[in-house]
Amino acid sequence: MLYLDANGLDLAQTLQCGQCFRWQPGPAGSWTGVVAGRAVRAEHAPGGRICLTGLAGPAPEAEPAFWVRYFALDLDYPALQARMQAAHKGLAGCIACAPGIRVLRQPFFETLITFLISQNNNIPRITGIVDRLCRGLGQPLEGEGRFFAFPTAERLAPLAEADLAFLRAGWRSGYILDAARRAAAGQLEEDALRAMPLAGARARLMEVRGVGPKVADCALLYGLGRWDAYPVDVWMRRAGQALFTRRVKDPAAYLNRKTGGCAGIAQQYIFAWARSTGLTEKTHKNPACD
DNA sequence: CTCCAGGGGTTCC
DNA sequence: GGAACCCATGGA
Repeated sequence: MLYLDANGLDLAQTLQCGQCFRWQPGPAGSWTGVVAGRAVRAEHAPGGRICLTGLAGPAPEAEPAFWVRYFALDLDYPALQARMQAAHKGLAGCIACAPGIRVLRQPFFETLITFLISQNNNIPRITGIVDRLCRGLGQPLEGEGRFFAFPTAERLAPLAEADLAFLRAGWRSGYILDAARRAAAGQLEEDALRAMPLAGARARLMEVRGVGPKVADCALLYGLGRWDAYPVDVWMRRAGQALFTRRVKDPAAYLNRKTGGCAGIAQQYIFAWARSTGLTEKTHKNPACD
């Protein structure tokens, strides 16, 4: 087992907020997930810590740096939140809804495919499609037979759309294959995309069929850790447009559909706020317009 | 039955 | 450049 300082991270808030799709809730507030060929159980432990138990693949205690990086425990979120709270009253209210959300640093290819699947879709079905994808085409992990790695680009690239019919992903199957073929051909090298200027990396991603501004931003932020894609002032501007424009009735939807881009961690807090008001109710009011 | 869900492509003007 | 409409699924 590996113990890490949670540094304010809340597992449920972070793993449920719609940035990742390979964690499942278990008994007593525990979560089971697969990340980059490693299956672990995660739970909160006394002393403000997080406990990771290895289930398959490399043991977490053998590579604490990997998990610190994945959960972004190296970043000073309290300071970041203080900045956002000071800058925007409305955003402060959103942060208060889920202060334990952290932006995970997820594996790149998996993130790109996952957010291709997410388009015009809902979280339960996204999770189901990703699960079928991994079970059907991912490599079983050493340890127990219950866990599967996310399929590699090389595994997916030679397939035809008919081979992905079992996903029931609709038109997104073609997008998945195009992304896999480009990745397998070396056009989406992770290190290169990380080193490239932001605009270039974004343009490269958007060459993939089905990757528009939203999916590209999600891949940059969640999959490449390109925090420069979202300097805090940019988050502020986008969040401010959503939260402080009186005609905007639904800031979360506005960020997705109107601006064509997300607002980094700020968006996750805004979504958390929208969720807390009741997702099915379209009657919730813009917090800035009270 | 209709609506729509954390988009994007295509086709118009 | 923006608006309308299409795309497959499955749940509400």
